[in-house]
Amino acid sequence: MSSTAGRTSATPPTLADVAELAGVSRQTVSNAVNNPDLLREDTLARVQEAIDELGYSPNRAARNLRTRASHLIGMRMNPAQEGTANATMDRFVHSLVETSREAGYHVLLFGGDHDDPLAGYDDLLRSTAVDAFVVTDTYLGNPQASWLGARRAPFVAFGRPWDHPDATHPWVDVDGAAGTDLATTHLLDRGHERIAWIGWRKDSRIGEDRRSGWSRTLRSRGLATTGLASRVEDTVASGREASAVLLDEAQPSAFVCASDTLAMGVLHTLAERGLAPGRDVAVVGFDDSQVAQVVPPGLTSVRQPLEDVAAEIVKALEGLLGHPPYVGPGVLLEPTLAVRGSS
Amino acid sequence: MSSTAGRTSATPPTLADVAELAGVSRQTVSNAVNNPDLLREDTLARVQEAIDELGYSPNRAARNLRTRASHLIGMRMNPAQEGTANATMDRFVHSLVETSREAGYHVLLFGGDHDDPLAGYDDLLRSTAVDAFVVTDTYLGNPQASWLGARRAPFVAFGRPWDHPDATHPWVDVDGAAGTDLATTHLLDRGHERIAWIGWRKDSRIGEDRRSGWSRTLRSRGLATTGLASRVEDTVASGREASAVLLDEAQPSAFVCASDTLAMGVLHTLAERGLAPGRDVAVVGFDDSQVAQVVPPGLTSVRQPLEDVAAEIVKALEGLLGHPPYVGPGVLLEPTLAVRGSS
DNA sequence: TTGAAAGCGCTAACAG
DNA sequence: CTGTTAGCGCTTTCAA
Repeated sequence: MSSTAGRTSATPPTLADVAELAGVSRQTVSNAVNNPDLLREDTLARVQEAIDELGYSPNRAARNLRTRASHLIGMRMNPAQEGTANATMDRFVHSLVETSREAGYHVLLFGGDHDDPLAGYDDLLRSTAVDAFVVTDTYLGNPQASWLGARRAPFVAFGRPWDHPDATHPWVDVDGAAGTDLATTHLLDRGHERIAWIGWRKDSRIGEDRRSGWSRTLRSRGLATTGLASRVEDTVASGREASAVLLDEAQPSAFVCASDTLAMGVLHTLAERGLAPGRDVAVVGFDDSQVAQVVPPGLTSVRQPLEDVAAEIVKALEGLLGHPPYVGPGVLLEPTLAVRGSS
Repeated sequence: MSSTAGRTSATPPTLADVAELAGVSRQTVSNAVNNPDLLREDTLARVQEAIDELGYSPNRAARNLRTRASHLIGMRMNPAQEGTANATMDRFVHSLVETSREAGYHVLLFGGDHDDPLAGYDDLLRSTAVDAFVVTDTYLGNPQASWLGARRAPFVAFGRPWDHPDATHPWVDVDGAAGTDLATTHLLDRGHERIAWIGWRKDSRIGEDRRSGWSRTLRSRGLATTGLASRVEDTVASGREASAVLLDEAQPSAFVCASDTLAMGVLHTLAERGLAPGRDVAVVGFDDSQVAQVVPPGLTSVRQPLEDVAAEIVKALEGLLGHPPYVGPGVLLEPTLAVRGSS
């Protein structure tokens, strides 16, 4: 009576409240929640009834303290880039939130200093605020992976360990070369033979990966790539300039780009010259961003299966946090091609 | 010696470890962390040294349990909408993560069932997993606000309490009518007189708000609005159809749209008819999405000051969670206009 | 200014 | 199958 009364809405009910109401010990309530099989049917029903009546939900902090687990996975969010079409990570976050919920995890976002890629990880780790991390920007040759590895911090990478092929952490990635292969083959099937490439600077491993799909596909058909490629910054302006130069100097009839941002640059050039995308010159982008989906006449684009990536990452996470921990081999997923009016 | 040795990397150091190393009591270490002013300078320095040496960070779960606060704010993420230009919420999440970090909070994302807008809130609330919520979709006339209010759950809304003008919860919103006013005035200044509106269906309060900015501005100049407005679904296809009909029946020289998605529909129609956006027909969108930023020749768009929204929301959150709690009046922020080639 | 004791709500380990 | 005991790491009394 004393404990139940008066707390109508002030403090949430505790295990003890449920135990008292159900006439059992606290431990039995705990078991009812975590190991229902251990209880006799009628006891379980009685406890369950008390739980429902009180609207009891185990206190997270107490459980976390006791079990040394938070059921939170941390993910660092890079500052949004204005003026680009890069929303891949936002799309991924959506998928990750959905998938991890099904596995009983929540996603904790933390901010990113562009200069210090390690900022934020350290504190969350030492304060045991998260059980594991999902690391997304493995491409900058940045030290996150090895740093986290050295601290024995559980993490799964979205992205191959390009610089450390012998890395032992779990990772999931999308085969960029397969994507541009898809794009290039699609254009070849449409009758194009002079297919240009606009990609990122050479120090980007992802960029070189994507580029390789284009070049190997052309070469496998006996077509030349010389003079048909350009490596620039990932901006609309760069894509615009590069495509203008390529059109003048190499007369391609189609472009494959390392990103939708660059592809939009190509569309700018075409618009300026009165050329119609898809009819006069074909363009294929990469990432299937919202931009690709809504720009007239639709931008054909390589689509990463982010839902699947999230699913694989959560699967890897569950292995990593299991008893005993299990680390499977890296997973490489195949992208698809979203064909639209530009090709 | 016994406690320090052997735990090199296994378990993170605790308050007790620091206390032992510094030769003080655990309470003194706690004070060093939370109330440094209470310590003598030399003691503080000694403790701080021990903290640094051990790499100590207070255990979150223990602190949460004791203080009944998680320093987490929950935000529900709606499923991403493919085929639209709506990334406002993603942009907002970025800002919120940044801003709340400065205030000592982390953002916990949880998934959204489209059918049940309450899903997820209940459990996080009862398990005291988050200190407060940020609620973003107040416009559907959905029950979140009143539901949360009834449970005395602290929350701040991004969006006015349209249906409950006497609501007592803190909110922050952007003045949509002011945005379309800005857009319409901009077009009037450019010499346009027949300015059409493409907006959402009448049951959208936000849509009606944005529409009102357009209509009141035209009327204040003595210009008619009759036959110049259309209310449709928020899709590219709807925008395309609506603009085609309006062009045929009302010959507007400019369009103001309730979203970038609809504006892209207008661009589709213009492209089909060989009309150049900006030169032949002006178009203004709403949200300043990435699409607006990169599409040729650039889509003029109303931009919501999401960074400021996030800042105001965090400020309101701090008030709400303060002792005693403080609830200020609602905050209405002014949008700006990003002028580009389409106008 | 510093220290000792108590307890937040939960679960692991054992005893009955 | 159920209950008792102990303690996770921290902060809030209260004493010294």
